[in-house]
Amino acid sequence: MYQTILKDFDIRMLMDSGQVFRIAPCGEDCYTVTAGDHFVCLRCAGHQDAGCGKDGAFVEFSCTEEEFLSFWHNYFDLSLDYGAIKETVDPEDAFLQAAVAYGSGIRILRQDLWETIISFLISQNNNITRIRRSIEALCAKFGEKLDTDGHSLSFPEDRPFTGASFYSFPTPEAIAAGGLDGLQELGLGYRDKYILAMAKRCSGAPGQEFLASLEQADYDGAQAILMGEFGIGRKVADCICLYGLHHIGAFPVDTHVKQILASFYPDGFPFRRYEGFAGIIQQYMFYYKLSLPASAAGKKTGKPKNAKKKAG
DNA sequence: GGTCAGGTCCTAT
DNA sequence: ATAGGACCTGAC
Repeated sequence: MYQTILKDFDIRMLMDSGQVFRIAPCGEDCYTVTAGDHFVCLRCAGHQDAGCGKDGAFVEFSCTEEEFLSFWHNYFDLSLDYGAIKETVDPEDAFLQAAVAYGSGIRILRQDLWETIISFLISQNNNITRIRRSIEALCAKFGEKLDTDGHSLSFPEDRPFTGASFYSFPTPEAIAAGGLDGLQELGLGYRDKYILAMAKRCSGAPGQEFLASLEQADYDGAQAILMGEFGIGRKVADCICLYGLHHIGAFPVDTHVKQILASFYPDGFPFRRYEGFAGIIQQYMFYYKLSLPASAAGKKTGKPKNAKKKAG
């Protein structure tokens, strides 16, 4: 058990921010986080009010201090001052001011590259509920079951893990070995072939070399490499750059962000002002947008996306 | 029952 | 280079 006070940190907001799919509630103010083959349970006292203010939030981690310092501190990007980022927001920009206030506990997590690649391959043309389901199913099928006993002991009165199992994110080799058949019934749909190709790409020593080359590239270089891979376009490449490589200048434009830009920035978004960290700004925008009624954010209605015909 | 979801690929201009 | 349609699937 490790206890600390964290500023600009709200685990529930992180869970719902769309950048990560393996955080889950497990009781009152209690959340599990599974990343790679790491597992921890967090409890945040009174995060609704005090959670992200200047005084910070009281947070309990179910792991040791060593595990916190060697892994989770980096994972949650706790060295970066997000308060300073928020202060760069244009005071005249009502939308962004509201977004930053609403998502005050958001950060850009430093997720594992391989896990991020697969997660955002799955995310394309998909919804967050199903993305979570598919990733959990993938981990349960090809990952290793994690031992969480030591962690549940930290929360004896909550018994948070009764009946729940947690699995490591599978290796490229494990997924590749299963073939296309192994990816059936995970709810992946047509993305299965992208996953398999990427699992093969990242397997073995050449795979490690490929991942290392991405780690070493700058944002433009990494984006270019990623966009050359099967199933990865600009948007997914930007998500991988932002969440898996921590290039915080990457600015993924998805259907939600597109609607925001069209509705609230018809004359263009001030990218210059947020040069080098626009990805963080994007995350506040995205999370806030999810909370708005569909009509408020310029969602198109009534127009079919495609006129599909059925044969036969 | 159609639309939509943190898009990309493929084909036709 | 750019535009338009097809595409797995399930929650709403």
